[in-house]
Amino acid sequence: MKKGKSTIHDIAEKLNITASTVSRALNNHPRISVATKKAVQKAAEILHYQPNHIAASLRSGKSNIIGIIVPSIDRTFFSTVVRGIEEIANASRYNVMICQTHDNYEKEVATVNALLNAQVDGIIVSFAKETTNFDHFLKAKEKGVPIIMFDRTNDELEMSQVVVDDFLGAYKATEHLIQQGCTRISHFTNVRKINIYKERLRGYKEALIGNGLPYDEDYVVEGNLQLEDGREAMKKLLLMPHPPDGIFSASAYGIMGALQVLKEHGIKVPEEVKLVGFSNEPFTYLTEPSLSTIEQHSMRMGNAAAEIFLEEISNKDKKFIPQKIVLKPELIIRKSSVR
Amino acid sequence: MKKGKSTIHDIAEKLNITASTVSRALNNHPRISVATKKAVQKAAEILHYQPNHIAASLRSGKSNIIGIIVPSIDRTFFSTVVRGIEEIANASRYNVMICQTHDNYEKEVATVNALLNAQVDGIIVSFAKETTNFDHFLKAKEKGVPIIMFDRTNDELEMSQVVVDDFLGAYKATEHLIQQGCTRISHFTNVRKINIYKERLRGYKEALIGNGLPYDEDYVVEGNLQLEDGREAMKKLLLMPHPPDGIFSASAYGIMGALQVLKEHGIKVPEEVKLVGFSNEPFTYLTEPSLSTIEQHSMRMGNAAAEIFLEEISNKDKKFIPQKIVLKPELIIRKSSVR
DNA sequence: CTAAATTGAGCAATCGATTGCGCAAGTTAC
DNA sequence: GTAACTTGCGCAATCGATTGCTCAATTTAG
Repeated sequence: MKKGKSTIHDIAEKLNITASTVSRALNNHPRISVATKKAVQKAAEILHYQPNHIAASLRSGKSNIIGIIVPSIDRTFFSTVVRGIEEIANASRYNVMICQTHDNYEKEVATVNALLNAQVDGIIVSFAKETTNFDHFLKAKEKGVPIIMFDRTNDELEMSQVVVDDFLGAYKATEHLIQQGCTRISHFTNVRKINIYKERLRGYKEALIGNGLPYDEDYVVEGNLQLEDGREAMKKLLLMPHPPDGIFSASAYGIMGALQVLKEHGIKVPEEVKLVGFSNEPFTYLTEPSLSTIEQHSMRMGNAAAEIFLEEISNKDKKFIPQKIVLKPELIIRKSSVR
Repeated sequence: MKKGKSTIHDIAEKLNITASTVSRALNNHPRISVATKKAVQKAAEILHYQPNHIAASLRSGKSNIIGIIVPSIDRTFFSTVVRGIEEIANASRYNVMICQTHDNYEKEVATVNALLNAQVDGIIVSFAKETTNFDHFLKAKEKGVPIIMFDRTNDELEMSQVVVDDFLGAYKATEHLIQQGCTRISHFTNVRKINIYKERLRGYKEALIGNGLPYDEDYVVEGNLQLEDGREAMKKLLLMPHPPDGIFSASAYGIMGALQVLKEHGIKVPEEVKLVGFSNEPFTYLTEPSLSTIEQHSMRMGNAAAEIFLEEISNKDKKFIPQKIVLKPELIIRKSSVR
């Protein structure tokens, strides 16, 4: 009784027809008379019929669910990408299932399995920092589940990806600091060799060299790019005989940490040290001074990833050719970097 | 071939046994010999068998998926609650399906339907600001899907809920400002009459009265509590003959806006005006000065919501008695409010 | 040594929606 | 007036996993 779940059989019984007819009527099959269709619809309303997608999924072999795997949803970058994915996916009657790895490899593996068990039709993922072995994704791919990577990707995998041109973003950021008069520019990067951080480092390096400045490894600080890492890095740099007069961090939290420490030491930003971060997290424009940073167009990144998924799903039979979409990043100049 | 999806039937065929036996072997049924179990497990590995939860769900009538509906996941409060839910849910082999309403009523209704179609076993929700009609949730409840509300709830619905004691939080915040010497305290609240904002307003009012200060509606500013609303509100207040010397905002973004405007006007915080917000968003401790605020224990809120769900699911037959868990908020005193 | 109990596994139905095939009644064509 | 369609709908299988009921083969009990 309370289990108000009614099925097409209940409707069929009520109308003295078969479930097949009800199914077809609900799906607007041409071979069903208008009268029957109307009757079915009315009965469905009365019985509060709610289609059971699970049953349909079992039959069709597709769940209309896209699995999304991100390190963490409480970072604006990721939650915005998710929103971008949802936007496109929902329009095509897909739902999303969002999972977090918290940058933990085991959790990522478990998550992929959970999503496969849930029979997702595809997976859109940004890898955990820890991940270096991608077998779990390869396994999924072999089962015919398309995998689309974004942001933290891996070029060696035969899977489509959407990234921002990290090299270009880093180049722009660094060059901007140089144009503002910085001559000793430091860079915060990640200890792990993830593509995005490698690219940002490369952009930083090339910008220095391209503008006639020396590349000095002493000014490159490796860490985890979180707030605390930024603070530690800044403290270390301040002990150098010639501390930097400009800092480009590969993350937004890292540059925030640097800003805090500089302020605590009474060092003026941007007068004495200029700062640029990466990723347009909302707090970056709330700080004092507001932080210059690189906008990654996260919403568009999500859109693009979802579009690739839809494309791959509809071309399932055709030969698979992984595609790579590279979005152009944008330098957002705020107060932390202008003289 | 590429459709590497194998079923228990494939395993059965390979071993010349029936699917029933395979199923039981995989589920460690006592009536299956150890030898068979081992053989099945080996075969499952070789064939890369992945159980199809959809089929199991159809049979069992439960999907092991909890639907989560939040206004937006890119707010730390919500994403942390989600994490709290996941923590408990995953431990009990439940997956979550996260959906965003963006505070839009129609989207909320559509989302509830999508979740019901996906056969979720329960829904944990924080209502959209726009929502005043709750029929979509009542419908779900009638179908036997437990609904658990958190944060933005409604006392008139016969459904369990987890909230923070908004009244107490607001009272503490306001009293703190009073103790720091403020005599003209302003409050930013929401235009809509959502329970949490009503309670916070009440707490503010009672704290004033309880401490012998007058309650003056001119100091209460209604808005949408976003950054821009906070800015507007602050600008308006500064035009008053006697601008406030303390502000308690019902949101974190609102108080941030106030801080920005005050700094732009060269007004010193906390010396001239003291500030306290609500919700411990990460940026609140990154500002200069750092913002005092109310911690809502969002992780615990998520834990509690998930626990209630598990409880209700296991007591399906028993008489349903909605429960209400009220968490105690905590005042986090930072620099923006101490003299 | 036989009856009772236990072990191991197969048969077939079930969950709810979908769909190819078939069939009867009604239409149209020539 | 009959052959050829068309219309409207039912039958039954299917998707993959699960489970109550059976039943044969062993084992144990007495």
